Amino acid sequence: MAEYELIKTEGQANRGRFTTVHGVIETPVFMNVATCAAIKGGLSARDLESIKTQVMLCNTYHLHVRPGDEVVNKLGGLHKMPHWSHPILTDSGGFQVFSLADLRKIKEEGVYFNSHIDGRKLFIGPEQSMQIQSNLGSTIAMAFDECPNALSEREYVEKSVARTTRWLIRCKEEMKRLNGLEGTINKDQLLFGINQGAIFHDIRIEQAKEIADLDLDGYAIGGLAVGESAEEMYSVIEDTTPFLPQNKPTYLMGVGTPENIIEGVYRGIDFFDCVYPSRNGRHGNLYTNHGTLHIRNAKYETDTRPIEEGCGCPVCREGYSRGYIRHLLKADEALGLRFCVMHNLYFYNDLMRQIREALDRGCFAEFRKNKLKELRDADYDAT
RNA sequence: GUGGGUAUGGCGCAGUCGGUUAGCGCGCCAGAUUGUGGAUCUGGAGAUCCUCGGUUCGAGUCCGAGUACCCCCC
Repeated sequence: MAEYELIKTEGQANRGRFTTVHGVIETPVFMNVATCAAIKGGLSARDLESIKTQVMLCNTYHLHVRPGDEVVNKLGGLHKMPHWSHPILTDSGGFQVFSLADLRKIKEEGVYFNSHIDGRKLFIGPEQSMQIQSNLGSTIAMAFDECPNALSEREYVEKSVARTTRWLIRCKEEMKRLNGLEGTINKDQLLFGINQGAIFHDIRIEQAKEIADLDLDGYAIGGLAVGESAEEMYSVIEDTTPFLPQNKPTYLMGVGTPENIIEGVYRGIDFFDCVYPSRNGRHGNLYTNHGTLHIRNAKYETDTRPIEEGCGCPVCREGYSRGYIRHLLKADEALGLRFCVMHNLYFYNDLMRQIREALDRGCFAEFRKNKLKELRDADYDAT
């Protein structure tokens, strides 16, 4: 089973180590999003290792729809398929209840979807989500939840959160049963519960207390960064984390910008994931220590400099020029996407390394102050 | 040098009976994007309507001449 060791703390911030059957996760960590068991942009598992990725994040709904979790299972599971032996976290499909809102109906038993691929009817409830994730064989399974819209009325959020908690209990029981079955790929599959409550602090706190008693392997805060302001998000995190178990890792789902992450760590978050580095990379928005560089901009047409001087990512280290990368993107060459995504994921992974190092040295407060200033005073053209 | 056709932003086109500030697609320029649809959305720049002349209160539109390109014929 998993063990979460708290190595050091500074204020609310944690420097931890999470040991799983697929290896150790040094926290705080950023999980690289590979929804369909692949990083969009064409990065292999070897590429991920080369940019210091610790955890891959895949998606239950998407893999269930295509190629099907039974297919993944027959191919040996989610680790074997892409040749990734390190930890994998699978999201439960709960977010698709939010992002595919036009294609689903929520009932007490679960959610009825119309597939976004071909429209066929699908049913995913807590038990189905656990069965799919068990078939996939991920290291960490997420509970099946509903991520309510940030603008939802209090009355609806109360109803939704209560249902999410009932679903969590069903998830826990089903996961226990599946882990005991003969032929299960990963009999040590872990389960993280999810806190919801939109921007209603009291609802979040109340639910945090309830789920803390379930003794899960980790706890996530979901339903943030979906329309509310950054200040509201930070305030929700601040008020909620004290009521989640301190001896278990905390995961802020789907967040966020480099600044969001630093502020999350400051408030006690251990795990993060976000589509930003990969999606923005595909769109040519590149992260640097001096702000975001829009590589498609005309001013880079004949720029011979790398994306960022001194960056340790494979693309910058090999010295590919901004002008060349701009050309690749504008010419729709796959290599351009690959370069940009690799740079951005390296930037995020390295940011987490710097955060861990600062925590190890006991100077995270200072690091936070300097880094936020650096990111805000962005001027990459000065480099 | 015969006959037919075309000419409107970088490219491809629309433009009614002559009537506001000449539109559209692509491209270009810039911006969004938070548990991923390589998607999508939002702004912006860019025009001597081939040239000259005429008719008219008013011409991208009608008339004349010229120029360029395309097709047919030889």
